[in-house]
Amino acid sequence: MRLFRERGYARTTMRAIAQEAGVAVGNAYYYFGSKDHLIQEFYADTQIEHRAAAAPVLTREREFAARLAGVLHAGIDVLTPYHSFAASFFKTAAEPTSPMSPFSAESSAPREASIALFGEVLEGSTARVDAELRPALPELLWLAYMGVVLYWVHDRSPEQIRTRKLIDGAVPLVDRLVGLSRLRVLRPVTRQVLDLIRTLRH
Amino acid sequence: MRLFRERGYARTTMRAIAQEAGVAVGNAYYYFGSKDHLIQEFYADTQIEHRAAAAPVLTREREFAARLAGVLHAGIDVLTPYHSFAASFFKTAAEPTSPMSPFSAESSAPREASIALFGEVLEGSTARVDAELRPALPELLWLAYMGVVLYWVHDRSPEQIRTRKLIDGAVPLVDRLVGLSRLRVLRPVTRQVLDLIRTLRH
DNA sequence: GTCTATAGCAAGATAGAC
DNA sequence: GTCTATCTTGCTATAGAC
Repeated sequence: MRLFRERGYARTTMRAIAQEAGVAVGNAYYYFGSKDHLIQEFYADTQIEHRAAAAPVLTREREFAARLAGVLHAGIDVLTPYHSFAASFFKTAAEPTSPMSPFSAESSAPREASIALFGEVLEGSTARVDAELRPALPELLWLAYMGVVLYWVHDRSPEQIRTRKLIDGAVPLVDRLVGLSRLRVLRPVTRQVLDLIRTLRH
Repeated sequence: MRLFRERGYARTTMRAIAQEAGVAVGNAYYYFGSKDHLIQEFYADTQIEHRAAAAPVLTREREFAARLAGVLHAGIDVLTPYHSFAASFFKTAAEPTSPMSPFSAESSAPREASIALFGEVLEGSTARVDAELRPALPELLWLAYMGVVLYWVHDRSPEQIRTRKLIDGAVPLVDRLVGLSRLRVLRPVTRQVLDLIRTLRH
């Protein structure tokens, strides 16, 4: 991880990693199927850090919007030191067949943990949510978080300030939408959306 | 392109491409800066095919929803023969710094053409759209199309039927949203969304 | 300016000995 | 489990033909 941060993904060779770890290249491949597989460590580490960084907000805030914004900002806080590294390895994670995809079976442990974190955002809040929407919401919030991360990876503004603005701009909209989901007039739309999501899931 | 389709991106070597084209490797690099640059041809080709495949729908239909669904389906129709190839090279396109990104300057010609196609979807339709939203809409529709393509690349259902369901499910929602944008009560939300988008643009 | 042939580097990955 | 040696392939460099 240190070499990746210092030199970027592509410019860190397996030879260098093996040498730094004091093992032979072949031995590195005995433990990690490919260079890409080293990235799983990154997911696991940052997920744990994310949970820790989100803890203060989750104990302090009760408002749904404040909790969601806090957790999203905490996620970006944790990722910030890895911004250039993330940009350089993102291609690997984006590949559909790659085990490094955040949607893959290999990534399910950190993914489930992350979805649970967004479950906490909802459960600990005073938000009143449509009963049908509620069970699907943690995963939807996680998906929105993936969208934020996608934007962040591409964000070349200084200190990724645009990503911060995205969070601050989008959270009130999400909050409003979630609140509206309880209106009887919007019930059909809510159901339509949920049906669509169910169809699209794997 | 044939070799890519047959063997996938990674397993098609520059040596094989050069041989098949009857030129030396060095000559292939004379015309294409890197293996990745060959993908630009793919963008350019499929964009032109997309425009052609969309033509019947655009002359026949006047309803916004029908036009949008038709153009989205036409896009997937054109891409379908390349599904496994697209999955194998997608990592390259997804990299933020890559000239192969659909958002990059190098891809601006096919991108602009594609956005113009979604402009046609709107202009030729009977849809009545909020005046502030209207100029931003073609690019937003293109962005939605990129979302559909993103889903399609990951779609492993037989014949990517889920992507078809995504289009059929999402289009009525988009249609309804666009229609609602004219309601006075929703004006602030519309403006909020447009402000956010303006902030996030590069 | 366009092209060939060939040699060679760098780095991810693998084979097979121990 | 661990090593060394080797393979593969994207890419570069060079020398030269026309």
